[in-house]
Amino acid sequence: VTTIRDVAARANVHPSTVSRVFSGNERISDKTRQRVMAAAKALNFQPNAIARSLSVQRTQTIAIVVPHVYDGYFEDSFFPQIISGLLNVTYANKYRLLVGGCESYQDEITQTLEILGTRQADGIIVTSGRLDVDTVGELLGQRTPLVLIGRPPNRYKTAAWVDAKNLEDTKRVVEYLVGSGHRKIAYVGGDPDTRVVKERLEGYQQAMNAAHLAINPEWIDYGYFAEDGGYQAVQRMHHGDQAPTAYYAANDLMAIGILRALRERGISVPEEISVVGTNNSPEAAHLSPALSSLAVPYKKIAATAAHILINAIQEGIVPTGYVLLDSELVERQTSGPCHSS
Amino acid sequence: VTTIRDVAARANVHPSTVSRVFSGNERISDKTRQRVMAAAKALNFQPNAIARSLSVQRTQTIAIVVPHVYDGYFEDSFFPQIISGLLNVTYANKYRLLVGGCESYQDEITQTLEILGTRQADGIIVTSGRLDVDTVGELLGQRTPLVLIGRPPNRYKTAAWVDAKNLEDTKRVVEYLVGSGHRKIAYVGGDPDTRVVKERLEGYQQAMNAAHLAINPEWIDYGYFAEDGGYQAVQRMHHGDQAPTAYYAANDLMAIGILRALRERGISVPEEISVVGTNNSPEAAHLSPALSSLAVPYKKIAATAAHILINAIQEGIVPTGYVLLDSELVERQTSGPCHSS
DNA sequence: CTGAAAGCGCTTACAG
DNA sequence: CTGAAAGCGCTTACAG
Repeated sequence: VTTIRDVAARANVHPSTVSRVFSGNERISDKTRQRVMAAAKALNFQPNAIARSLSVQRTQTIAIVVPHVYDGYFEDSFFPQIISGLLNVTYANKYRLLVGGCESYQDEITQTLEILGTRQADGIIVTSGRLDVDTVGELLGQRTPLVLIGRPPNRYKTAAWVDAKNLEDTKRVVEYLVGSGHRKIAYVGGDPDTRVVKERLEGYQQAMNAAHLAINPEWIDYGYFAEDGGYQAVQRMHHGDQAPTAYYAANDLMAIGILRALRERGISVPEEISVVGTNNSPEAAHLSPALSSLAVPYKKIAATAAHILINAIQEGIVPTGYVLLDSELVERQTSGPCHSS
Repeated sequence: VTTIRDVAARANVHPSTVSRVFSGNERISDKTRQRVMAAAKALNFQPNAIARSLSVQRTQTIAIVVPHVYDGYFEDSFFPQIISGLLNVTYANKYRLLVGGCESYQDEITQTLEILGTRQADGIIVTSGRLDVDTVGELLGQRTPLVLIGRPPNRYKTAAWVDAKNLEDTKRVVEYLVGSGHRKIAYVGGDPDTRVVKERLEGYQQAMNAAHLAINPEWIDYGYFAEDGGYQAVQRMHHGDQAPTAYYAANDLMAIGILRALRERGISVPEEISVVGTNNSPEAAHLSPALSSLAVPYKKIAATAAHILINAIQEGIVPTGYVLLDSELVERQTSGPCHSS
């Protein structure tokens, strides 16, 4: 455990001089610098980041708390993409990423407040999009750097956030389905208490209305982002002449469940029924038939959020503003023209 | 930014007293405790974790560095599982997880040494299993808490590590294939410069030898854990009467590539050829035919590693010893009896 | 049980 | 350009 003063002693300078050569941003004569570096190398010195953090009041770290107990956590590609995006920009900016877990949506707030309050990170990325927990309100009270992944409630005008155009994207998917001749289209959302799912529902409704298509309430269902949720949705709504000819699912896992239910019933996709998922998970391309999916750029969303956050930290300002990124429908083999009727 | 002395002032006690009530492990009279707590609440005080870390010389954090630029990083379920496992135990023990990126195997060492050297974490989990980079040797020099995921070279007797029984597991899979009547069996490894891939190869060879089956060198190939790598392996070895009737792949992505190549050639699985993957990725169950896969308990491996690490940190000892966990072959639809002669 | 002091390992305004 | 000192916000051995 060698410190700055060991190096100073060996190099015959004051500890503050050693500090100066390591912090880099002060003028030091070339010979002292070299003496110090030599001494440091000989002693295998590396400055203690914690001590530095305490002194400069910055940790060079941003944090995220993930609901690690959520079942689909690593089945779904959402969090891996988020973490990958964050890692890219923290790495490039010489920041570190601190990851905390949480057991519930309420706990997510607790954990976030703790990381921020105890100053373990300079800023934080928050992913909660729950409607029943006022994450944003509780966090905005602290005036600490915070950027949201997902659009916050409208009343929080000052929050910084990055999101996909959920409403428009889903609308576009439904328009595409309508354009392929479908008239009975189902919307299988994830968790209805979630903002993104509400936005997508609205996109669905707008597209249906614009096409003058009546919506049978049975066509709207929720699968909570689970494979079996998609499966069950089909069980519930596939009967009689009101059975949908196309399904839009708010993630790929549910779309896979839908495909399974359809296969069990001997229904061929896309000849009889079309299915479109969301997120373009790695497996989408590998299924057969390969799954058409709305590719949401979560990796880029996370990277953008990290950029905004780190920039705000470095400028010493509170992050503001928002960015909306485009998603892209990847047409594969599970969607096509409507042949029924 | 309220500190311990603000609270002390308001509660009319010495700062050290405030510290004592928050650190918890010292005797404090009930009335002072309550006064302090009241003052703390009124001022919305949370102790600064960085200051505490500097003082007690512990960060309550463990770290891992992930090769975030590696292409398959989030296609494959390996890292999500690892992170999930680590998160479970860090959360339960009130530790935090620090994640660093790295751009190459050499950089992995650099990053690890930096995190450790600058004391940003109390210990670290290392996943490198490369044979051409002496990660372990460089790290063991520092005597800092370190546990490996994956068995280290034999010469490092003091390292702590957790791994699956790669050799035995693969041997068992090949025995299963042999038991189903296969005699021409292919081994499609990941990165040949990697220890786990070597171990699996040896398991394959042992099983073949034990069954008195000759190994055609063409049957041994490497797909570098990529989907296309599996595809190419089939292109290279599927010809003539020496074409394998069964493929074992060291991850599921390559198995999926193998299935694609076979499908293109109009070969039916498992009737004509059997395929077994590794890791039991989420998509394995969703493919059709569903992929048989060797389920390696990486989540549990990571959790075990974190346990050992945290325990060593708390005991103030250097972690030692190893744990080998069992994998399980999940038989699904891509493997079955050999029908070809 | 509580106070006063020294210390954890850095940084940086102030002199010179 | 370099030194000496004070400070970042805690903890904890030492007294009492």
